[in-house]
Amino acid sequence: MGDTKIRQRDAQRTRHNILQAAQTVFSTRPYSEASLKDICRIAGVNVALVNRYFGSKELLFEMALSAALDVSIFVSVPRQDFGRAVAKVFTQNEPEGINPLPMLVYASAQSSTRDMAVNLVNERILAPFASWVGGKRGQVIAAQIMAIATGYFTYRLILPLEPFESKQRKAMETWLTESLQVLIDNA
Amino acid sequence: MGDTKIRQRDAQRTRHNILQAAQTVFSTRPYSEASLKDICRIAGVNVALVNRYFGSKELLFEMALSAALDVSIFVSVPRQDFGRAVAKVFTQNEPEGINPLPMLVYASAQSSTRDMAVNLVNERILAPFASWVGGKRGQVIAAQIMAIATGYFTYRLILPLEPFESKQRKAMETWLTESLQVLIDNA
DNA sequence: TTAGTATGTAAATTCGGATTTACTTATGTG
DNA sequence: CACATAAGTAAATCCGAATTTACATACTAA
Repeated sequence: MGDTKIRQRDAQRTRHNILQAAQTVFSTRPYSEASLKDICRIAGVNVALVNRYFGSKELLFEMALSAALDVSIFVSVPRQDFGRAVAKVFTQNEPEGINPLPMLVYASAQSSTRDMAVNLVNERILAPFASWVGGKRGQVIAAQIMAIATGYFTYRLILPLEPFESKQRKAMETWLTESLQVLIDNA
Repeated sequence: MGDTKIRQRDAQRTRHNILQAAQTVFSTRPYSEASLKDICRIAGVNVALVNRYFGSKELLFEMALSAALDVSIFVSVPRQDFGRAVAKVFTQNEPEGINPLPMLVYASAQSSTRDMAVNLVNERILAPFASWVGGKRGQVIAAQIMAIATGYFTYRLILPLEPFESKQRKAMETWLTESLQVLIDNA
């Protein structure tokens, strides 16, 4: 029949699988507990290939974080919906799956990954955010938004505290939404 | 002369030295980079003694965090000074020295230390804080305060971003102070 | 003073993960 | 087809830290 032959070996696909698995794993456990073995089991790939394609665990982490960091979801929305838009992303119920915020926090567990993460956050989040907010105070406001979002997220997924999850959760979400929106409104 | 004999061997003192050094080291570098060798060099003590006196690195970390966590500085101040009081602690210029916030963040780098930290934070910070704030919304407000403070701190010391350090720093401090105070005022 | 225990030390052991190595198998090109 | 090389594999190696061990010395109480 017209079935096209499928490559059993495909560097592109393998590389892609590793990166994808890495994003998932690095999003869901601390760097030190995210083993290459885990990642490669999920990717269906031999461990040695990580070094062939990415050089090291550290560089793989950099790729994974870099590929996941994206501010465009937040700044492609009408300003009056900003708070809601961010809150929506930050409160959604998927502890599994690719998520740059945990990666960011986990990056702080090692100086090398931390330094790398700081650079990425500056270039990819803070700077574009600041210019979207605009004005002389743009960068300061962007920083405030990041602080609130990160703090919220820390106690929601990294160090889970009751109020961020239980019945009080609704109140927390409302607060998050409103306090972010206020920052934009007063920018 | 009347010089009293000084003990060369003193379990109490040794234990204390280890704990103190541990608090310093765990406050200034990620858990995985805070080696027992480092801690014991600072404490002037043999590495094996950590296990004799504390059982393991993990338990030593628990002791260190537990001993450093203390909410009383914040809740022993008149309510109208709350924002200023917290901001003062969180913006002081001593990256060195004992500091529970970094330990808390670094605790998230390992599931065991993370779980332990979550329990400690609940008992020693969130709960007393909530009852100090009082009322039905006490716990929610306490959680909001913690989120802001932690987020701020994260980008000030753990993943250092420009606005938290440079000329814009004053603006950030003012924002921190005011947004915390507002939470208390409206409680 | 001396025996027994508390304290301290140096070195051996363990351990688990990342990285390297030497090798095998597929792919597609002339 | 046969060869060169890209892609993949299994196992060996490395590595650094925590922990254990076996031993040495100080302290105290009888």
